[in-house]
Amino acid sequence: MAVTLKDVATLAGVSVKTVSNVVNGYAFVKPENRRRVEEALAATGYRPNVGARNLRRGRTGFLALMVPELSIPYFGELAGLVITAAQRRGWSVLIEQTQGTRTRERATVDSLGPHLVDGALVHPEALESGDFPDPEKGIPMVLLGEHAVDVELDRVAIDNVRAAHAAVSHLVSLGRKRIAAIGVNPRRGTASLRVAGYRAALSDAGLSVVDSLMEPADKYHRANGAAAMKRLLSLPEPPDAVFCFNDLLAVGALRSVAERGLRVPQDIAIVGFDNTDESAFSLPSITTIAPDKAAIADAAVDLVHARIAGTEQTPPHEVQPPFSLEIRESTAGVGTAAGGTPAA
Amino acid sequence: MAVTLKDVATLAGVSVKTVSNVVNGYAFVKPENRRRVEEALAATGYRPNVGARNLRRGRTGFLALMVPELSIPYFGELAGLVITAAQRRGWSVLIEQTQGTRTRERATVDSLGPHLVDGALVHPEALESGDFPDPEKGIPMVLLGEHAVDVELDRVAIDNVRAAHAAVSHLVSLGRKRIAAIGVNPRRGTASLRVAGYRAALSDAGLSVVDSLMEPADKYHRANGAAAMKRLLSLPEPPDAVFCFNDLLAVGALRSVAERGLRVPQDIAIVGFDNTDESAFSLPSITTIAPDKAAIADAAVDLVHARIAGTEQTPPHEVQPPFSLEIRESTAGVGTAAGGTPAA
DNA sequence: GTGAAAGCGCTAACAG
DNA sequence: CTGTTAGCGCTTTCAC
Repeated sequence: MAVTLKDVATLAGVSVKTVSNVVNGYAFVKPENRRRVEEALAATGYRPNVGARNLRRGRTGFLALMVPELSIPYFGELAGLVITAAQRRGWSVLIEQTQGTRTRERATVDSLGPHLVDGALVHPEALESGDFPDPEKGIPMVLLGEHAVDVELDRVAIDNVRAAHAAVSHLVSLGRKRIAAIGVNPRRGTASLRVAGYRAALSDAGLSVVDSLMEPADKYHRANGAAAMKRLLSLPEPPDAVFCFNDLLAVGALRSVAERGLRVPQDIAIVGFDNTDESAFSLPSITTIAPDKAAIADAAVDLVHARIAGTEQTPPHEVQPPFSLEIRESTAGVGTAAGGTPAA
Repeated sequence: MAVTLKDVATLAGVSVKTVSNVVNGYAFVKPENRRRVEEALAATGYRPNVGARNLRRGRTGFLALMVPELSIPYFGELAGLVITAAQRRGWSVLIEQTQGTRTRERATVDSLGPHLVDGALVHPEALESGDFPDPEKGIPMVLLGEHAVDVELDRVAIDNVRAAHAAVSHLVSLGRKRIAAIGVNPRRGTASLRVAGYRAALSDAGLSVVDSLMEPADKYHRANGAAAMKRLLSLPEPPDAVFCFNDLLAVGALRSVAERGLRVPQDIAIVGFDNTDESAFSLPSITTIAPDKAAIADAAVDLVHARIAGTEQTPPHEVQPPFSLEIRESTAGVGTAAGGTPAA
């Protein structure tokens, strides 16, 4: 069926080795032979069998990327960037979805044998420290996103505490006093870091942390943001600002505020997280924490590459790409809230 | 390093064959041997080498999915569903991005050797008929999305002409007379089908097709929708309704209408296409054509599967999954436009 | 039922 | 510089 090295060799009247040398760009091949091989290559339309080559070389040519769901804009965008970054290193990317459940994350993480992929980029949501396979064995793995898990792995994530602090401080600078948070999910790694930043910013501003203003969200989807915001709005003393732990929650919150007949940012200011494309075009557009996603993707790919190449033998490394606060309509152009929000 | 079949065999004191039989669930193995093998399997933590297995079996276990960009919500959502569908068939999915350029699409399409993947799902944007490798040779390939290309391949796509017709007819039923279209890109396969549906619906309604109301869009991104809408709004006789060829364009259009101080749907009604999650939460939410994406993903995977298994030897097949018109705020609750739009 | 041996397509020694 | 020879880890005849 398919053309093999041997076929080409026979046709060119040389040995398999010589053909292999030509295919792999080995320099020292007699010009005459090279010409004949190249002719035979063209004539047969030979394509190397990647599987066989990798079996021999002991590598696979694949990189795995584990994410909760590709339909979540942040992960769609990130995956796109990872694929691009991996391509530069000659890798194809295999995507695994876990829906953010611990069971599936664990299953994925230890199905990632060295035969399937050369390395993995994993963005866990619910994984706990003990769930990881022994880093000594198994393939190089880098963790994406900051997490509370304590495991000896390379990581790439922006400084979530500082980012959350920046977001909330921005709200404070607008004169807001009752600043809520949506996405306060205790069982979620990243969430605890953002909560820490939120608390710190409030206390730096002399504001007290009010439990009823901290809304959990089972999933970080639009609908959950809308539901959480509805609950906040029915509080005896509703918030005058909300920090949502991702843009999707913010989009949902926006809708609930509008349905209640209130205005953003005049009545309620909103800040999101992730700077997904969507947040720049919503009405109003959403102020958000903008992690440098391309830098995240590049750093992650570079890290696995270093581990695989053995360049990096040092203990696990943590890379913190930069982020910025993207100020948009959902917090812009207004100072203190219009309504009489009583000071805490 | 890694445990091989042979290691397990040695430990269990049986031959490689027996271990292989157990691993592959072959029924007739002496219970005693089965037990010992299973013990050895557990003790060593054996994991089959997928590469070697596939080399032997002549398959790879991978399916390729070619899309323009994962950061476009429609493709992110679709890719997620494809991965899920493929998983049920035991395939891992490899994603290739082309940015929708013909060069990269062509390069991708003919780099997809039989050694790399068992089959491919391709969603071209700019590919032309001659760009495809000979379907006889090469791997099974199914085309995603409707296209003007004439090539002997299985396809999966909703009926774009009928869908566009439904969208525009809905606008007509609202009493709109000057119905614009955004995304009218001559060099784009799907676009021409949607234009056909648009024209047909207008003519069915006795409305004339006005060239200046047909806006192209270089890319189907939010920014392009916004720009196109701006141009439409500066027309001497602006439209009272717009059919956008995807939701992203519609989101952009929404913003330009709002910035102009006009209301949706009262002044301008908007219909999108794709039913991305975003369209259900925008303000206002967007009426859109909702293709059954899960059905698309399933059908596509089933089709390659049938080709690979050889079940399907018949000539190329076209599957048209269902779609529906999802009526939302951007066209709801109003009849004829408020303003005095002159009849055409 | 199970073992031995061949070989999938390729690359890495090692001679020549 | 190039040919020959082993095997990467697995499945698969084919005997026993």
